[in-house]
Amino acid sequence: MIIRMSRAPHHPTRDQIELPLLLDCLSDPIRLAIVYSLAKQEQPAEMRCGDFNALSGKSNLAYHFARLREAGLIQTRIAGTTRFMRLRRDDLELRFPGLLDSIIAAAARDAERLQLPDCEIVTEG
Amino acid sequence: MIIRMSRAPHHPTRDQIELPLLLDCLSDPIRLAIVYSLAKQEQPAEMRCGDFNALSGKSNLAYHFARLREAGLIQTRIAGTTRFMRLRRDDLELRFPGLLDSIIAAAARDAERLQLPDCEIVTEG
DNA sequence: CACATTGTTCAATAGTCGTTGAACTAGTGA
DNA sequence: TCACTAGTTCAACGACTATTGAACAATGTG
Repeated sequence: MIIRMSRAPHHPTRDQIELPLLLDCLSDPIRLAIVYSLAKQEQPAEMRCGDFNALSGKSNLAYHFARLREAGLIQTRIAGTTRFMRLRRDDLELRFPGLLDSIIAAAARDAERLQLPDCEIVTEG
Repeated sequence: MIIRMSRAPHHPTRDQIELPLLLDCLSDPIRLAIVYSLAKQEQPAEMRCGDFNALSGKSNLAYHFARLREAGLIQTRIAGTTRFMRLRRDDLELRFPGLLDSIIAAAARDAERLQLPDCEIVTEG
């Protein structure tokens, strides 16, 4: 599980998404919470990094975002000084049909136990 | 993620099965291969530890079996000098409906890439 | 009994993970 | 220009992981 964090977001192509890496990514409570929040989001289903500040410190979140990107779970779009992330739903569904949905459903069942955010995230405005 | 390996198999009850622990367990290629093999097995779907000797050394397998047990994925039955393990399908299905199946399906898609055993395991007879 | 088989437990190892804080880059706006 | 904001990168740390081999227990067989 080599992680290359430096230089360029390096999103893997759909075919490069690896099952063990994906599962490992979602086995971390913070990353699961991030993915869960993105999954519950309405269209266009984009969120900023700052929306997750309640979960951990900024530098720690940057680490988790990088892992989620490397695993192919999220994609990052840079707009000015903020980055917008969205779940790669279509790619994941094509690569492993039904997998993401069943994991999200499992997480939803344990929302309290996993202390998942209620997803009514205030966009401070 | 504290692991307590010593003394007694310590299978968690169905409700004690934790999603992050389960995903972490299946994110390891060896453990995924073990679970995959058990899932593909016909009734009564039991296999011996020795059936997995091709995957790694015995002591390393014992370590992985312990993790699978602690996560609630498998159950061990001792008969004489051999141990029979089976997937806790029913418990897992009740706890997280559809989850195990979709992970197995995803693994099956990548069977070659993951170098999963062909599951026609010779029981040496 | 001696001896092989099955699998676990223990100790030690190198490598990786998640977390922290400080330093840094890059837009935004006064 | 100076300051503020958003987020990344870096270095360091303690904790955990997977792996190995040797020692151990327990069962079965001659």
